[in-house]
Amino acid sequence: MANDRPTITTVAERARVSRQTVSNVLNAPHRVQPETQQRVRAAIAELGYRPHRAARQLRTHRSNLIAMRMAPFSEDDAGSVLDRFVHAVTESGERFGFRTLVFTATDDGDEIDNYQDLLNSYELDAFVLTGTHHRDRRTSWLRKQGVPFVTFGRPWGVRAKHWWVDVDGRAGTGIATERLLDAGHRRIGFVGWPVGSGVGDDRRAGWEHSLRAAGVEPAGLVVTGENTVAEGYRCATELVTRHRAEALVCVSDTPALGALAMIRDRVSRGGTALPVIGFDDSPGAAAMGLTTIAQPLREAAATCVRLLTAFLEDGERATDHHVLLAPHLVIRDSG
Amino acid sequence: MANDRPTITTVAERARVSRQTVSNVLNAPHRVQPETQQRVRAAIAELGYRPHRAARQLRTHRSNLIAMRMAPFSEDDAGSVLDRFVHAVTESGERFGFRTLVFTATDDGDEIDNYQDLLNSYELDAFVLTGTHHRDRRTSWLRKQGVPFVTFGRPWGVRAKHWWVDVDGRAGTGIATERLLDAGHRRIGFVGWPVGSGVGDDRRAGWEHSLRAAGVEPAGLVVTGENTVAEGYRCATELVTRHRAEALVCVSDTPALGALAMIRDRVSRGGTALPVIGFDDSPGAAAMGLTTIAQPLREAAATCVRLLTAFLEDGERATDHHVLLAPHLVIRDSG
DNA sequence: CGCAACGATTTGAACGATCAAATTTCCGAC
DNA sequence: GTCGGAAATTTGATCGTTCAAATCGTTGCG
Repeated sequence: MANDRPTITTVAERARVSRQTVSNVLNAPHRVQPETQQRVRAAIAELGYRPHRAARQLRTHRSNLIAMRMAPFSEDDAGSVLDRFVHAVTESGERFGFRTLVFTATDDGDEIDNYQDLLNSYELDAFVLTGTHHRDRRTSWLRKQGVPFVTFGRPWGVRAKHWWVDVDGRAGTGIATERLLDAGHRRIGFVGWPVGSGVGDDRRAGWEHSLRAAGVEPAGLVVTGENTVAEGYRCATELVTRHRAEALVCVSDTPALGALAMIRDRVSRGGTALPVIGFDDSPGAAAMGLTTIAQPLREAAATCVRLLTAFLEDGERATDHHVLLAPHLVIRDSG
Repeated sequence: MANDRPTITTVAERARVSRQTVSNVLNAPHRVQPETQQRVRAAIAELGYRPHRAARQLRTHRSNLIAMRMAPFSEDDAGSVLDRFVHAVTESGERFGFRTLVFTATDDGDEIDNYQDLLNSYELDAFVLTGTHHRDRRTSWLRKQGVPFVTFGRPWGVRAKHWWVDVDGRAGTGIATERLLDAGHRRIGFVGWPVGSGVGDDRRAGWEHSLRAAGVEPAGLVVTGENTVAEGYRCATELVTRHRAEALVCVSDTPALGALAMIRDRVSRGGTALPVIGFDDSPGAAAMGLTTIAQPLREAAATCVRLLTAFLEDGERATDHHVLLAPHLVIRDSG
């Protein structure tokens, strides 16, 4: 095959200008006269020239690459929220000329090792982090290195400070709870995670707040468990039989699916149906007809990319460092 | 921050050798005396030196990057098989020194445009393709360009010829069907996709073959529909009520979840339970207790990477061009 | 007319690595 | 002691791009 990829010099010769002028047309058009520009652009088009990123990178130290860790395999998580998020970031990044590199890591330490390698060897421009948690070593490490990054998820620690985008989980469970209140339910139970996870506590707070606002005492209406379907089944059973809950809001779709299964089993034994609302709009929720709270993932991803480009262009001082997005309810059969 | 990243020259000075010797230690150790090697390695370790990929790439035209398209957002697909596959490829690739770049595309043409750009601008080493189908333009394009690639999925067209790894869908539905036969069922229905998709036809063939081998005539025991939960519900209803099926094998988990829902509704109305077996071991299947056929994704991914490295090292003539892996049954409540 | 000031364009050097060729070192044989 | 040849190491050139400085060309103004 004809393997003579055109270089900037090829283009320059064809357009009868110098290398640098071609470079300027691409990187600083205002410096080049319109007519010359046109001639150069024509040559570029005719030859199908595309700049060689490695050569450019060698000079500029910009790779136009952003990196993300892929969510680990997880049997429990019906979610795949993070997979969809990776997709969305990739898509948004492409619009700004970024390509996305993914990697895997077993824990935060391993993830930091990856950052190290990616920075040194590939000169990554920026990182997008997911799954922030209390005392996140990753964010402090990146800050210390002065690396541009944005997290999808707030910093839950007190002192941590960095750029982030997040979805307002509290508002989400809030609207879910209000929907159930509007339908006339009072004793609305919450299937939660054990206290201590930022996301879980935040989501619970929304439910609690709405309930209180309606004059219902939330105490005794929470049961917590790990993020599995089986645990959801168990929590739901306990809430319904022991605490006489009339409706359920769940911290995530995974336990919600368990709760839904429990309700359906109950109905098939002649019991009454109770509404169940989940969180995350996972594929499983769609499949099972679970009403759920959906995160605006595309918007979140687009915002992450926007913040990153702002950071890369203007440095720290760019404004608008945190963005909190509102989730919305997806109504299906279950509630 | 101290931004004096060590270069090969820094290392060379420290070890009192020349640039080239350092390079040789890394790329052709046999050319360097053991003692010198040791000295160089010590210097590398002390300085924390890592080769600059862009500089290396500029010279060698190897990027150590492989690229994959991410599966599109799809409401229907409870699967995320492809997301898990991307993860697995990334993981395997890392063991061979590859990093993985992901991109999105709306259709095959768009995907080819991406290949073009990635090859020209980033000098990708290889591609991993998923979702092969009849008359796949992508594979012929890549072949014509002489680009190394492996597909996860066989070429379903007659003339297409390239390196691939796949999972034996036919064998999968075969063992599922046999399990149901062993349990004493005879009229085993198949919930399929419309004829014409390679994967769908292959999976159906496995069911059909096992049924025939047991002396059961498969005609009239297939109903097909699109890959949605609702369609699965419909197909299952039809198979059970109209064709008196006693058990169901499904072409994928998505319709299987619909079928399962139908069966459970039936049971709650006092009907008898029928076994249902799905395909793909999606998170939804685990959540719903669906017995299903699991693809060995990690193995498939590892094999893809192995084939690619073989191709990159030895070129076309390396052997072992196609690998067909056996799936296995994951037994849960539904069958 | 000469010169300053500016805009457009070109030239030389550099980024950090590897390739290819040249040079030095080492060793054994005569 | 010298020489040939292989092994080990070094040197110079190069990959394709951008940066920084130099050059060329116009225009305006005293």
